[in-house]
Parts: sequence; C-alpha cells; structure tokens
Amino acid sequence: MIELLKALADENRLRIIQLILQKELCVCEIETILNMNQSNVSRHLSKLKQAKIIESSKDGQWVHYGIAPGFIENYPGILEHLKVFFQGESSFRKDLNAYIKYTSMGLNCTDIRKDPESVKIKIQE
Amino acid sequence: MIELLKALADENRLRIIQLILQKELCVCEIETILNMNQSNVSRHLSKLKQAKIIESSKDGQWVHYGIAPGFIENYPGILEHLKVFFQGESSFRKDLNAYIKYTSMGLNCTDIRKDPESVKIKIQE
DNA sequence: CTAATATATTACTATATTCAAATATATTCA
DNA sequence: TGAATATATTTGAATATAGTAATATATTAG
Repeated sequence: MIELLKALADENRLRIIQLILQKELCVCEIETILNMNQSNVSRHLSKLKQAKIIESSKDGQWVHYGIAPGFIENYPGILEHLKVFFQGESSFRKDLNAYIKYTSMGLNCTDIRKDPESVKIKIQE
Repeated sequence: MIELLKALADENRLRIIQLILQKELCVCEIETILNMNQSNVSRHLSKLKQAKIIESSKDGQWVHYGIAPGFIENYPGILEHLKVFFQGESSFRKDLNAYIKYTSMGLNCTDIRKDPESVKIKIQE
C-alpha cells in the first residue's frame, strides 16, 4: 500500500497513468504525447510496474503498457479519485487533448519513428 | 491530490492516521501509543495537517488532532482502502491493540505526564 | 552480418525527505 | 513571576528520489 501510494505521488507518473487508462500505449507514444524524454518515461514506467499499477507486453521491438487489471480490481476507490482529479486539472486535460488528437489523426508508432518532432507539433493545440 | 498522496505515502503517517481515525488524540498520546519521539510526531502531524488530512484544536496546553471532515467527505474511496490495509497489516494491528489497551485502562494525558515510560510498558502486550 | 530503432539501465547531479538532537514558544501551575 | 510541561521548529546528517546524458541490450530491416 505504501509503495502504491509512493508510486502514485508523482505528477509525471499520474500523467502516464491518465494516458494508459484510455488505452494501452507503447513507450514512444507516451514519450511523444507527454513530451518527456525516453529515459525519464522508462524509469517512471518501471516504477509504476513495480507497484503493480501497470503491466507491460512486448510486441516485437515495441513494449506496450496498460493498466494492471489487479489495480483496477483492488483499488477502485483510488482510481475514482484519480479520474476526478484528472478532469479537474487543466494540465491533465491538456495531456488528454494531445492524446485525443493523436488517435483521431490516426497517428501511430511508425509516424513517430519517421518524425517525432512533427508528431509532437501536430498534437499540440 | 499529489500532496495528499505524498502525505499518505509514509508508514509513520499512516500509523498516526489509523489512531486518529479511532478518536481525536493529543500529541503526547500519539507519541506514547506509537512509541515515537516528540519531534518526529510533531513533524508528521504538521505534514498531515498541511495536506488537510487532519486538523487540530487547542485545549489549553494540549493540542488535539482529529481527521479532517473534508478528507472523509472528499476521499471516501481512499479512506476505505486505508482501513482495509490497516486490518491486514500486523504492525498496524499491534498499534491498534496498544490504543485499545490505552483507552480500556482509562489512561490519559495526565498519566503520560506523570510517567510516560510506565504507560508505554502497560499498553505493550 | 550490419545498421538502425526501441527500450532499459547506469552514472551523475540536484533536490527532497527522514530522523534525531537541540532550541524555541506557549501554557499552566506553584 | 518563575519552573515545568506540551508542542513546534530548526539544524545537520543520512538516505531517497527525480532528471539528464550516455551507454547497453534487444529486435528488426536490409
């Protein structure tokens, strides 16, 4: 429980959780949508995974991260509070908008590989 | 929210919260029941208060701390998970037993003032 | 096999947190 | 008022955490 709370008590990790709650995403997508550097995203993901909040699945060279079913089952109350928090915070709404643009434009990992900067620009409003 | 999570993500602060959930207590009682030193208890209380998890009321030279009604109203889900956690952890059950002994023996701040060590011994099993 | 890509890990720096001891501030009581 | 008590705050050392740049490990493509 304490490890779980510690893992949750960080803005960047909550940003990641908000995204992953929408849909399973790969590291490069999280990196691009949140505009964070690769090593940073990777370290936060590993902390969330260790706390059993998220889980990973490998798809060739890509690694996808999704919310761990156990987290949803065991901590529905916390999850609810997080969702409310996300809705009320403008910086989190901004992240969500970038995610929505990313998917509605049909972008994917291949687009990011080709030109990460232009994807970042496209999904910023 | 992040400040709240940070405040909760510490074992000693959760120990304090478990106690205070039972009943409003003064600093010297928390100190004695949890067998923590005064400065440490005080610092943790101030952190919990800043996060609006607890609130204080002054009664002469004693300061009593209780759960903030706002915390109960706004974060019932988190509170539920905490209670489940407390029940499942033997170290937390031990703290609770010490609290139960403390009250069932009719002990109070005056007893602690007179002889803190003997109170500590009495409430340990 | 080699080059390129995706992710993880390491090494380092900066910042934050914890604890304990000492000190400060109220408050009560004699 | 002055001594004792309850609580808060400060300080300094130890540890933990976050961020970045560089490096390492897979994996795929050619």
